[in-house]
Amino acid sequence: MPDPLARKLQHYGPLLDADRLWLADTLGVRRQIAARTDIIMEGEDPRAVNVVLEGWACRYRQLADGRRQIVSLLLPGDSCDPHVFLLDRMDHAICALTPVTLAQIRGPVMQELTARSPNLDYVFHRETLASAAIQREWAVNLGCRTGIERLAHLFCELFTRLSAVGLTKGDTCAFPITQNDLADALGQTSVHINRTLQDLRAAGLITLRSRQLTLHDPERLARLAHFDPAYLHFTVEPIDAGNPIRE
Amino acid sequence: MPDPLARKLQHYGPLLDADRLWLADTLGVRRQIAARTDIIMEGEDPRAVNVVLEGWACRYRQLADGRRQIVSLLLPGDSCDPHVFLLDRMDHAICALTPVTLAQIRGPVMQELTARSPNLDYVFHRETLASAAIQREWAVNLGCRTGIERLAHLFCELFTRLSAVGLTKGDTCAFPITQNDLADALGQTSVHINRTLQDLRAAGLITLRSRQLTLHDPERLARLAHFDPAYLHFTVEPIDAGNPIRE
DNA sequence: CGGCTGGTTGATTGGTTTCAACAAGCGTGG
DNA sequence: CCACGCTTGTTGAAACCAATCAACCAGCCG
Repeated sequence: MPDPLARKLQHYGPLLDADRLWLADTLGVRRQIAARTDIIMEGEDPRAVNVVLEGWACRYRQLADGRRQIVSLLLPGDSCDPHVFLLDRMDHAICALTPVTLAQIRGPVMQELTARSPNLDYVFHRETLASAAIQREWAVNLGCRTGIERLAHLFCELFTRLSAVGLTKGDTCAFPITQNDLADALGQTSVHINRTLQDLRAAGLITLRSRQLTLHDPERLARLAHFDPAYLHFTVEPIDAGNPIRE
Repeated sequence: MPDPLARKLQHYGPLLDADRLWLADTLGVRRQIAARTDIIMEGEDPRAVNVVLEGWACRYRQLADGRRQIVSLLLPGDSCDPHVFLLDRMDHAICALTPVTLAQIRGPVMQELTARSPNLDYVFHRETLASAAIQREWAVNLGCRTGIERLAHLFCELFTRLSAVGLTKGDTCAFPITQNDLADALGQTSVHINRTLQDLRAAGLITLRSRQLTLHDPERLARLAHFDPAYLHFTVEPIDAGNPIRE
């Protein structure tokens, strides 16, 4: 998977050849992050836009007494907000859940990029709006879905997002995070996530084994979860569009 | 309260005199919305940026079976995203919780505004980033705070935000929404909100009567809620800065 | 006055957490 | 190579928080 960023951005609008070239240029320098280490910490001054190229990361907040809430998951192609560097202080931390490969785009570089290409600026804005929509949907998930619906919804969302960057193969995708991470993302305990997983398996809806997730009946799963992909704002439906898999 | 938008924006960066004039111009046309009516519905094409000038509104999503989740509250000065018009379809609805006065800025007007004033563009971007942070904090609230902490946290947040636009008077502010609305915002039932409110009252922390909220001990309330206003990203601390009250 | 909305209370049910223990998988070092 | 320790997943029982259901009250308005 050569360039997940461009791969993802094109779902928010067509990329010009010049845009692709410029993007490829800016992504030159890469950084490797070990699993379970912070990419940026709460309170830090964000000077660059981090773009995940490989692996999964998450934004999280930790309360004084240790409670952790994962507020979003960052998959390959996801960036932590194209305009973060305008703030002086991170209000949350970002942590690698698996080994992660990052590209970092410094603020000024980003500003030059969007100044040169109004099209890229437009696409980045739409990406920001889509991220906001995902964040809202997480609030819906936490606020008014039951345990099994939450988990099902997360599976649907992540599968769709992974599919958009060519990281699914039929009904299967990598799913490299622990039940503990799932618990912290869904506002539940890992014990309960474990039992809910078993319910989903027993219903014949999914298989989750050795970090591989398979959706056996995506439609029924979506119905159970009340999942409607509209909020992802992809211009093309990534699942139905049949993206060629390049590994 | 003459111009809550400018009042709010200045917390994200200084406004130039020219900015204020241009803003005042674009806010010329106003719209009155009755309580309990949708300002924009899910599925609609957002052609303008709605700015709340008076009253409270909310973004919400409603599931097929009737469950409603309020995903954010819009107070005077809040806009529903300076760049919404770039999307073709609302993924959620916005509803007036009280009678609301709106200004509507059409997409092209907004684009001209930010093109003319890089400073305004910067300030709007920071506002967008702050809204995203609030949205994340709501996920934290729903995901890992207890009933009483959630309610306390919401009170702290709303009081701080109202204070930023001069809508507090000492420790008191208007609080015009029902326990049912609170329930839908906090992912609980109105019955439980009611009992939690009584706990907060019994602890001597708040008074909430006839749509007026008073915080008797803001610090203790903040501690109970694990409330840290940093995520609001105000350049000046609105509470401590002692904003002059203009009614 | 009647009807409506919003708030309050009690009893019961049920979904989740908590606590505790154990099994399975995996990398490491003796 | 196996033993060891660590992380991750799994299971059971008890405690608890919050939902549900139902009834009732207070205020407001036509």
